[in-house]
Amino acid sequence: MPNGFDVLQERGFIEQTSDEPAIRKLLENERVTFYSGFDPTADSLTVGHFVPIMALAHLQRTGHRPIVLVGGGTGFVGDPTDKTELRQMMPRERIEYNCACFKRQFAKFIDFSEGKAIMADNADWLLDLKYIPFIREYGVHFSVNKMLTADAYRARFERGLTFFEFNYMLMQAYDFLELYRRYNCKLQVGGNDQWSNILAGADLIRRVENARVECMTYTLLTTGDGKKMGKSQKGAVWLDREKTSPYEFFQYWRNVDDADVLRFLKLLTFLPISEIDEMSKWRGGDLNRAKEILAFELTKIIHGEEDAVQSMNAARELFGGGASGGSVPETKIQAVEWNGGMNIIDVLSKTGLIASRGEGRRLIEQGGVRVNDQKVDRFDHIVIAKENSILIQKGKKIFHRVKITDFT
RNA sequence: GGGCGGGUUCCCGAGCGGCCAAAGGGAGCAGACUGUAAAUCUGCCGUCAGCGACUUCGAAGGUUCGAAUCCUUCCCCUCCCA
Repeated sequence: MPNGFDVLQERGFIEQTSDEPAIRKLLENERVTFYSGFDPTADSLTVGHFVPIMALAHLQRTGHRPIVLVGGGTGFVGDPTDKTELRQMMPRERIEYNCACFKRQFAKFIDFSEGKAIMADNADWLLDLKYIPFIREYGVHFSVNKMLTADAYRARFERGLTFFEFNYMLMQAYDFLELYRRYNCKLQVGGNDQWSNILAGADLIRRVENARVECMTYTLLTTGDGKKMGKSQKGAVWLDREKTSPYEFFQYWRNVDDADVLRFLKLLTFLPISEIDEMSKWRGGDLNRAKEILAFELTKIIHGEEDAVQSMNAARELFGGGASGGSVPETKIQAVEWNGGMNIIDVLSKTGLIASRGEGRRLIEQGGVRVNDQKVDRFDHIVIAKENSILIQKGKKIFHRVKITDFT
């Protein structure tokens, strides 16, 4: 079995380590329990979580035991790293619900059977901490001077940082200690932006338990021009099929930059490095093949082979010059409501392709709407259905099917 | 607690009594070019039944023919002093 460290390094995961030789040796000599934390900021994981999850999966596959820690407790505070403002606070029920959603999704990547992995929730220990005993016992080990120099907080000094958020580092450090005690967890991995938080944990363990543990960060998933992928805002691509359909998910990856394909293949799929290296010779339009492979592999991991095949076929048909296409996002409309024909703008807004009717008008004005491959050029165009299925196209790449139920 | 400066449309950021739905940039969307890429160019970018109407400039009141712009109170933030 290859060394987990080498696998990660070869695939371009690793950014910083506490001690490279020590980690390699550790992973060589024993079955290591390690962890990575995830704060429940939404009710689904996004592609932004992909790299961390793959890192866990690779290490598990090389014989180690991951702890997936969901932040049911830290979610109450919120990591100030990279945030310019105080994160919106979530009510308790919301946090618990999000945690539950996360847990379900992790099972797609990590094998939790027979104790091969552990699911933990820091709510179990953080929520019941007593303030005075906590700061007395652990607070003494944190130097404010040192914390102030941490990268994680730097951005916040411009706009202000509350004591509330300043505590985040203590929480995360305490998590590591708790996991060390409970499961003999000896390694924490996380995004590179977590470096100082992770180190704080290792530091705490050294002071309190007089033990040495290791830290490692992986690269953050960014696009060629350095932007964060997937996470937050409107560009969010979710792993939940209700929020982002398999087809849309496939398309997202099918459309990545040339410059990113190979890197993504290494970081996000299990394809052997040798195969990926082979693709690095591909140039120009050939890279489209690599993008298709990337999209297919990822869709397969998240949604299963069947959906991956369907999405790929649908994409090929649609972009191959028409045809009816397979599994594109679909909206059902009752025949009664349809009533023999429906205004194009109404149809568009039904499908959610437009956010407002004004947007629909603009879209039509600029020639961006097609119905069954016929360009629509009037706002008052009435869509007539010859059969119970209509293919709507917005722009060049977005397809949507309207199904009329009880069509006669 | 005291003082200064602020809170503007998705984000950054102009505007400081009418010409403001509000400059500019970014993001986003559409078109051209392409390889379902990038770069570039063009258009759009508050909502609605489209030359018109309606809702927006931290919140609530007020002055005015007319307020994002002035006044009052309140909430929040930066910075300086304590």
